[in-house]
Amino acid sequence: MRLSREIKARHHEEITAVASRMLRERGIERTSVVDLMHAAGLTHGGFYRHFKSKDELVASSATKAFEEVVERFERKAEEAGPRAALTAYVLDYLSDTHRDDPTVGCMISACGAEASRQSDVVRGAFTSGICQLIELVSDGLSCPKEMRTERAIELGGLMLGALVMARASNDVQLSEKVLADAKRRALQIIDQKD
Amino acid sequence: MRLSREIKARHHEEITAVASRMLRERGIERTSVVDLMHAAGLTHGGFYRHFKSKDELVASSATKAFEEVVERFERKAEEAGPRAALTAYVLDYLSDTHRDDPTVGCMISACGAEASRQSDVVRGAFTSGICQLIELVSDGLSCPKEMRTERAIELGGLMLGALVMARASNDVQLSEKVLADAKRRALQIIDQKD
DNA sequence: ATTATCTATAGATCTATAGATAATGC
DNA sequence: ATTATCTATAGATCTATAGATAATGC
Repeated sequence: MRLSREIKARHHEEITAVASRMLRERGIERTSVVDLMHAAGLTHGGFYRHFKSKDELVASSATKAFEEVVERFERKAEEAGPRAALTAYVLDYLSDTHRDDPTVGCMISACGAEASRQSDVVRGAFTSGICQLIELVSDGLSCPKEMRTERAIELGGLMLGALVMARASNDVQLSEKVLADAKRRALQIIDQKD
Repeated sequence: MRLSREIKARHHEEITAVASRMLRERGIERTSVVDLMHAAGLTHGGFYRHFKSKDELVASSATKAFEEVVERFERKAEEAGPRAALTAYVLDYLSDTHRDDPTVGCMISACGAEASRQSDVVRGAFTSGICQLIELVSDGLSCPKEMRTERAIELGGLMLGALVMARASNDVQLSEKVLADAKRRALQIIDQKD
């Protein structure tokens, strides 16, 4: 049975939204079109009216995942200023909650290594996401303008690496220590003047 | 046809060695037992005389991958001292070579996010590898002993995060900038006295 | 007439096992 | 007799497509 354009568009949004969460939870390889469509309340055959391939879906929903994170960050920056927004982002990023539930969190920490092995469309989505985040992070720093990009890469790298380590480890003590140390240092970097 | 114990042991080593490279190159999900055994010059049915399951293989070869990296680091430390060994490790870790060829490089950067979704046996192998590397890195630092673990986590996190970002991006300029900035900062951290 | 979805399935994987084969090692 | 390997295959995936169905939208 055919459905209206609005319903198709809603389904398209739904598929992308479910995928952007499922990819972060299970990774790219373990996310199957069948499971995804089932979670969206549709049958899997219909998928190919929305996307040419799984690869195209991964690119789209990676983009969406980045957009959501960026939007949340920007909204906070508007209401509380860039420094407060960055501080909140860092605290959330290195929290137990984010470590234990990646579904609405950072796409790079969840799928970055897998992305390196994907098509250029997918890698393009990641590249653009990384650039946007570096930009946003640098706006919240206290150091002189010309040092900010470099400092943002330092801060972003530290956050990403610490989260990947904390997630890979099944020793709670180690995991907590990694997050705590990274958090302390990250907050220092935000306020560093030179 | 049955082969001698020595040959079996050699095959076991061979399978683990090939797997430790293949896992870093393709990731855990994309490494299949069939491909792996073929690359080792054996048929896939024989695999299960060596390992109970693919999961057990992943744990073993992750351990082996960490051991090799640790051994290389320790050998360098013995001949040139811990600070020189750490410096060499950082330069190699953040090089184009390591970014473009993960096969003999850092297991965490190649499979860390996937490892979070694996069994406890696999995560245990990663946990132990992470601890060993933190230990080694801290031995090469210039700061007071009681700060070294925290500083090693900072340095390790920065290196790991930068490499994951550099690999995920398909924009050469961005990738190079991330590696260069991380390298500059990492070398500063090594020499930082307080 | 067009098309969004569904059912069914093709064709290609994947992990793991069963049974045959043939050389080792007691 | 035991066992390391091989061949063959079971059973469960996976992506993608074909054809049927039924509602939309010209």
